[in-house]
Amino acid sequence: MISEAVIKRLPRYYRHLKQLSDSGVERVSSNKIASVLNITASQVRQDLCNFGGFGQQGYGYDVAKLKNELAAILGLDKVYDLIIVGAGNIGRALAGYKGFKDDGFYVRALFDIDPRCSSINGIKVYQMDFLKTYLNQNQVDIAIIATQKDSAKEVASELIANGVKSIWNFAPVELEVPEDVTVENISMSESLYVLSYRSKTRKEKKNSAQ
Amino acid sequence: MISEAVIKRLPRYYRHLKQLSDSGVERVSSNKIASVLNITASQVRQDLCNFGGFGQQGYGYDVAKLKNELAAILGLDKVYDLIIVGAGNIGRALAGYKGFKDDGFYVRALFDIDPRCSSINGIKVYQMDFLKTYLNQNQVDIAIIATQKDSAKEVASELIANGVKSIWNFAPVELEVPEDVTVENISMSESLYVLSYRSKTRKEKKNSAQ
DNA sequence: TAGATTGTTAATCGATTAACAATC
DNA sequence: TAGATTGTTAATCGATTAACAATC
Repeated sequence: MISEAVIKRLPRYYRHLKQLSDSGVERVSSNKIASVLNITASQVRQDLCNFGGFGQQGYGYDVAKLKNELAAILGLDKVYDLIIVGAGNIGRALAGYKGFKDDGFYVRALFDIDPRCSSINGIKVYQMDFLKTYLNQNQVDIAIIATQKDSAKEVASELIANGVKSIWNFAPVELEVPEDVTVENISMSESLYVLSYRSKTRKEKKNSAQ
Repeated sequence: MISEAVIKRLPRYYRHLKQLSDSGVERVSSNKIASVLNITASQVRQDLCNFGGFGQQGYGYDVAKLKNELAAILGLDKVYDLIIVGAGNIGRALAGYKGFKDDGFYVRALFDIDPRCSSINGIKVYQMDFLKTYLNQNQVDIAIIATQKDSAKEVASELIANGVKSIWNFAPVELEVPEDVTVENISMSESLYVLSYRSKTRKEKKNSAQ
């Protein structure tokens, strides 16, 4: 069983390896990875070792190989069908984001209670009523909840009732889901609060040091 | 010194207390808070105790009081002046978000290398060239980086060189900043990768159980 | 071969949980 | 008063770091 902490570091490794690969670097050591990500070399080796020995004593890691291994571990070697529920500010921004495709994430449809336009960035916007029917007729690997917080729970139930197993939640609510459903939260306001906490603490520190 | 783990839980406490307060609840126990947030009562008490004794033996916590204490701890009892750099999908979505004001976060200006319109949601969009001048003439408590990843580092340097101490970073890059500058990252792709990792792991588990 | 660097075990550190006296 | 629940100390658990033999 891989710990939460390790899992959260995997995407950072992957991103860094992609960067190295893009800039033509061929080999890298746990030490170099560690210094870029601000962690210890021990931790890098420990983390990677959870998934098998990708390195070579005396040499380090082959960038291309490690990158591919990480992609496979993260499940980025597959194609995913996504839908976005909620076509407000966030929903539209996500629909407009071109980068998803590079990682195999394809946004197939948008849903909104009040669709203002028929498509965004070439993705069709449907009436919310149609969600259930759509879910029954189409493969949906990941559903993005980008509604107001009031409707988020309701939408989640509908998604789950119709077979969705992975939810990417942008609404500021704690969703309660069955054990076999996965939720990842993007908590913008929480992150902003942490930032304001830190600014405040920084200022207090500065004042007390005077 | 408060640990990272505690700080990340503070916004969740605050959010829950706000909810309780909104629904007219007057008192709450560590036990009840814990069960909603899926943590232990011990942890709730331990966390809150870091900042002083807000509760009362045999009674619990006064919702209104605890909510206000948390707001003060998080620095939400102040007003913050924000700017957004990058008026692409994310920058525009953030500019359009009405909820910031409720917490005292005021977006004052947007900057873009290619401003397509003169204002978004009543917020003026300036040419990127004007950023330095703006920073020198105006108070900016928090700067949001919502540019492409290529320009994020450059923008960060410019912001820091002109006195910005808090950065909310939406670009998928690890920013290196001086000790007295605070960065909070919203890593959308990292969160999405964690989700795909989990879906993959869930499926493997299911298959191996068959 | 000598130097470098992994994989992995053991030691340390820190965070979470349990327990309970204090007290409302 | 009796019951409830905090604040806080001590015990446990897990994650990080250090160390080093294996080996390329």
